[in-house]
Amino acid sequence: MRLTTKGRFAVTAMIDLALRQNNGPVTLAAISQRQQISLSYLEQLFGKLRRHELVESTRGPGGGYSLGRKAAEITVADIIVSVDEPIDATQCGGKENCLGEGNRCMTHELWAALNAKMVDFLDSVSLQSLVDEQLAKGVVVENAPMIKRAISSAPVVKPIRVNAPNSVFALGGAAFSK
Amino acid sequence: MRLTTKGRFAVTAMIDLALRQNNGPVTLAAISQRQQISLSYLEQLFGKLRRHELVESTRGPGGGYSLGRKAAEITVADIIVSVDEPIDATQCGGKENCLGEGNRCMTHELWAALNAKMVDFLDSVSLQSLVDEQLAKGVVVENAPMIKRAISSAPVVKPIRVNAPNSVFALGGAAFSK
DNA sequence: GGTATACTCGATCAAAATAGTCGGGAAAGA
DNA sequence: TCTTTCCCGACTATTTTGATCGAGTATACC
Repeated sequence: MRLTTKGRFAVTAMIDLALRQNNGPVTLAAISQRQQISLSYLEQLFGKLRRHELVESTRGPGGGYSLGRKAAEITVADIIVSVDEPIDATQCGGKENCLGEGNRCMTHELWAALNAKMVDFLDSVSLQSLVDEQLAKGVVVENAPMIKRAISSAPVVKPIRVNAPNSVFALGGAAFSK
Repeated sequence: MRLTTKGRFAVTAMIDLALRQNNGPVTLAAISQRQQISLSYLEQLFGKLRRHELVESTRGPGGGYSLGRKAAEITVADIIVSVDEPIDATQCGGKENCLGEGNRCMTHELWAALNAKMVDFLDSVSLQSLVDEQLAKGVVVENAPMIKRAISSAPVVKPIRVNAPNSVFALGGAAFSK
């Protein structure tokens, strides 16, 4: 399992989306403003999320994104795998004998145990549970502005590199193989 | 919680160490060969692990590294935090109102929930449990060559970028803040 | 039809992290 | 003294991150 800020952004954005999709599709511009993530970056992330069918898109005025299936049926593992993509996995090729020398890919073996635990764990956390937690905390979700196309020119937020490049607990950039 | 290949390497190396430390200190050179991790990189990682007192070092012939405390008392979270270091955490500064606009650092709030879960989880996995799993799997641990300084010139392994730069489940490079 | 909204796609880019190299030390044992 | 092993700092190549820009396409509404 690979965990990066990329994954963090994706999860955060998905929670934001889940919290608000009752009022119809949510635009990336809105998520960008609320979560301080650059619009272009969100576009990239949601491109992947859409290809993995975690979200659906609606174009044109009043359009935006909605969840591809119920929040309860989307897990954190789903989201993270979607944005981190890469398909390979095992350095050796996945089969038994990677190094002729008797010990078939011990490196890979050692890691596999923890990795499996991680995957299982993240797969047990649903988007819905995170949403519920937010609601329980009393997060206020502005209620549907039924007027479409509201005030057009909200001040464009120009996010300056705000992300903690090195949080203590940061999902970092490499490999939980398999 | 931040998870990188760096963390993977560290965990893998620690399991290797734990599996073998009964026969006295384990050299980085040995771990390097078995786990296919570059010696210099291991030195960097073990420097951090030592500063965090997860391992102890012994210099000179017959020297090497041993665990700083019992494997049962070392958690995966300990290891990962050690090599990933960074101390900051919350993009905002940790306090309540990061953005004047009523919503105090929602971005951070949203993420915090999942992050806490991750930390709790990784803190619940002990090095010992991973070691036990390996032993149960029947991993063969060569028994103590009681002859110190054995065959000196085992072919030096020159690890070519062997790490899956993009494993499906890779611990990636960024931020689980806090 | 025209226009504004919104997603879609691709190329490009600076900064950071990852993973590794190199070389010179310093302690300890034989 | 020689060898082994840890120790440390500087330096480097590659990859990833996160962001920007520009050119599209689909849709709604007037």
